[in-house]
Amino acid sequence: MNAKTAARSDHRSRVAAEKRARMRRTLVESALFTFAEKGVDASVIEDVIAAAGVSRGTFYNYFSTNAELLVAANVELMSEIMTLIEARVHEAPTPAARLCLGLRLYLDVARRFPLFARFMTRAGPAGAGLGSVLHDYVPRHIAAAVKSGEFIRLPISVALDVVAGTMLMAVARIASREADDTYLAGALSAILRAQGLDERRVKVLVGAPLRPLALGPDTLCVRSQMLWEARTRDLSSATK
Amino acid sequence: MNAKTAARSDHRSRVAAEKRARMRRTLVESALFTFAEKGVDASVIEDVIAAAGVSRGTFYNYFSTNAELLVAANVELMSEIMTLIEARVHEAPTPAARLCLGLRLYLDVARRFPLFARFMTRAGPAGAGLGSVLHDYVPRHIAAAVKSGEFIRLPISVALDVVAGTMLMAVARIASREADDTYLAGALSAILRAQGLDERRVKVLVGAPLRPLALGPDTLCVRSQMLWEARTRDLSSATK
Amino acid sequence: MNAKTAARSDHRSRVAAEKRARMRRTLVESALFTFAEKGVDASVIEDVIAAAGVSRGTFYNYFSTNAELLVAANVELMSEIMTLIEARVHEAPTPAARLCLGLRLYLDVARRFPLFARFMTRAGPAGAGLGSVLHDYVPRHIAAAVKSGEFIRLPISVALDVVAGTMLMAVARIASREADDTYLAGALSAILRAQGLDERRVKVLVGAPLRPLALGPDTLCVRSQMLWEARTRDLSSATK
Amino acid sequence: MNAKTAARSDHRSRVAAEKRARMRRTLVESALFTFAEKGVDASVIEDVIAAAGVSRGTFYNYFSTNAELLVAANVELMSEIMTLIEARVHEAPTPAARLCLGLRLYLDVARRFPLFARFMTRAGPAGAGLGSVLHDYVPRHIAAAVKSGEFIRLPISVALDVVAGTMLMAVARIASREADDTYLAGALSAILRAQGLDERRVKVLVGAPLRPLALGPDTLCVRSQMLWEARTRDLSSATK
DNA sequence: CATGAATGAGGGTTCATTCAT
DNA sequence: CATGAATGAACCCTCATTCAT
Repeated sequence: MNAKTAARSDHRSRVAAEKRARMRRTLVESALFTFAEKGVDASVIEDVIAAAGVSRGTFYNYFSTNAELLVAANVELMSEIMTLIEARVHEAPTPAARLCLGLRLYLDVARRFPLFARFMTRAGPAGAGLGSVLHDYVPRHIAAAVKSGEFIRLPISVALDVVAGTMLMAVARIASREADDTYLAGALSAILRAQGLDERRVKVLVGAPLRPLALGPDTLCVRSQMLWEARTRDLSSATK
Repeated sequence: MNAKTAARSDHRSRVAAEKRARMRRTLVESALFTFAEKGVDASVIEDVIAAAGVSRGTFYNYFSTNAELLVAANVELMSEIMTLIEARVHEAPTPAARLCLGLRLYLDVARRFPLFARFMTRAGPAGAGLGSVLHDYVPRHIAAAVKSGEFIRLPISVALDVVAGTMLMAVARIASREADDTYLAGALSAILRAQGLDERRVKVLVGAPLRPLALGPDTLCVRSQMLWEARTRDLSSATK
Repeated sequence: MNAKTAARSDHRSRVAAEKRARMRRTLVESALFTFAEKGVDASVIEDVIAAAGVSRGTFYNYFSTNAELLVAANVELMSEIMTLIEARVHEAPTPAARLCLGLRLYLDVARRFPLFARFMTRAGPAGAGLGSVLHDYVPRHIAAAVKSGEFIRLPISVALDVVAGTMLMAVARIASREADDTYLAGALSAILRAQGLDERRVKVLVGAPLRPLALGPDTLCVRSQMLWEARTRDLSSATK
Repeated sequence: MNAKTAARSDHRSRVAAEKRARMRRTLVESALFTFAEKGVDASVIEDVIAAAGVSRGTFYNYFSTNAELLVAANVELMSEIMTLIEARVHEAPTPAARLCLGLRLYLDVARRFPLFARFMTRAGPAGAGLGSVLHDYVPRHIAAAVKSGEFIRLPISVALDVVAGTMLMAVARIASREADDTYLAGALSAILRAQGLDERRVKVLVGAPLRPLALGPDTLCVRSQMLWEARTRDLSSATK
């Protein structure tokens, strides 16, 4: 095997790997869309492959079960969002402010991307979605806020459950279009107050202006939302 | 002759109606058990009829769909529990104390009846279970507590979602045996604090001794729990 | 047992027998109605007992199967009609005229009682309906007409099948409201012409005025038709 | 590469389409067989898939209901037969002769292929089978015969119903093995006579020698008949 | 790798018939 | 005899997964 052959082979496999990655992406996007539409327990493969425009066989080259797809969708969506959020929370000056900023950014994404909100609602508390956030980022910020004296010391499970439970309900409200600014500010205040944060600080943190999270056009969030809007447009024009 | 005939007919239909009611009860008990085991989205009919020891056709004489059965189970279970709780909350002197007592009794039932906790966890926030409580009893007590000055005024949806979300997580913890007394006291405290209740009052309300709810041997809660224990016993002795 | 007891017992059993007969009648009427609506292969018992207002168990005291009910409906309906028709055909002067009169009366009944037409259409050629007529009355008249020289001699099966086949189609046309006077006259002419009846005689027989068959208010035909009309009225007023 | 890829893809889809067509064919053959055996209102899917040797799921990849299958069987069988018959009728010199030849060929096929006769009998007048023939070919020939003066003018519905009704009965006789040559000649004569055809012409047309319709070994008629004979052989050898 | 036909287990539903009351 | 709840066999249909091409 000479140098040229090796190079060609390298090139080939690189191209192939990229193709694989693109296909995987496409499938995950379609899955987000479909899970959001029909719920995580619904029969989903038919719709996913239709939305992605590939064959059954192809699907199984990427995911061997339904459940695997759900996990992948959850993990990829959340890691994308959480990476962006974590990159922003350092803008805030104190641990409590950082927690609050993270939660606000999260809810703001849910508001801007209804598909995201629906997916999260459908996935439920068990969905790795909130799960990973809760068991990774949130506890760190809470612990820091306790240490800094902003929060009172609660059992960590209690502190977490108040955040998780309330956020879950809030996302559900957003998904069903019942959440306005007053509701969201109120929910965040309640979460912070429950942790013992001083009432004046609560007001300051929740009232601060919020610069929205920048989500590029290639993020899962944006792309699956576009899929949804395209579908919705098609349906409404079809019935016209 | 007419009187006699009428009497016989009356007797017959009364007996028949009682039989129907008993069968319905049996099916609902088996359903609670099965939903708790397999989740509310699972296919459940097969298991329900096996647990109830009746035929496929009988099931369809009482419920025509999975969903109908779930609703029935939810409604009957909750109305039973809530009636008993409401009868007790008047023991407490103030609106906030009444809300707190209700929540404590509810969590106490979840602790004593793991099947109940699992069912509620599986049913999720959408389940009429928490739903009915939340949209009926809880708002009334919250509104009263606001009026009495114990709670600060929050949008009612916020106040509700903090209670619902945190309770949901708490019941889930109970179902997975992770909730001890400290956790439960903490969760209740957080809920009350989030509503702006004075910290000293929080401590008093949460720390008061609790007389458990009396559940008769014919309640759904007790009967379905017994079904579960019987099943568990059978399985463990079968594998021995 | 004394005379009085015997008399009472007689009376009792006579009353009971009458009650049985009335109930049987009711069931057969409901069956005609239901078979006409849903076809003879449809599931029928549920509807029959609903239409008759009796219980499942009662039904089985009178008929042990679905098929038995169909046979009974067929037989009783046809014997009722055919008895009346036979009583009338003697008004006609020749065998061919008698056959023609019988067929005309039959089609006239179908026209006046759409339920009858539908039932016959649904029952099909196999239904004992046309069957019994065809294998009993019709051949006798045809044979006589051959003997009298009005008809040419055809194999009896051929002669019968032309009558049966054409009548079947005619009743189907009536049931679907496509049969007017011209059609009916044409169909009868064709039947007679096929048997070799002289063209002038065909015209005379088919063109003669027809006195309709008198059907009393207690005949199956009339009573089941009334059931149908009541039902239709209910439905249309319900949707109003 | 593109040309090669395209070619491969073409080849693939052509092969797949052929496979689909073959499977559809197999299912229709089995359906003819099964409908003939059990009647068109029977539950048929179980038997069809057994006869075709495929799985339940496969059936639903091709037909979604019982009724759809029946229609397909009817349509494909009749279009096959009628195409062949129409190609032959031009051998006859006059419209009446062409009609007569078509009917004779049809009945001859029924005689040679008992399965065909049974299927047609079971399908009944509503079956698209006779239906399509009657509403397409037959009226054309009748109209032509009226124009040529061979037939008298009857309402078209009458002319059709005599043909359809009598043919229906004739096929039923064939199916039950009661039809000999005399019967068939008589039935055809009666049909023609009913249309007013001159008696001598009737004799000539019905008495002419008949060259049977050539049905290739891949026609539905032949293949489903073979299925039937194979099954019958198996049964008789099984009980021996 | 992509394809899509075939699979068949898994679940749903109906309804004629029985039988204790 | 009337009643109507219970039965269970017989159907119907879906869809995740496999596999030959």
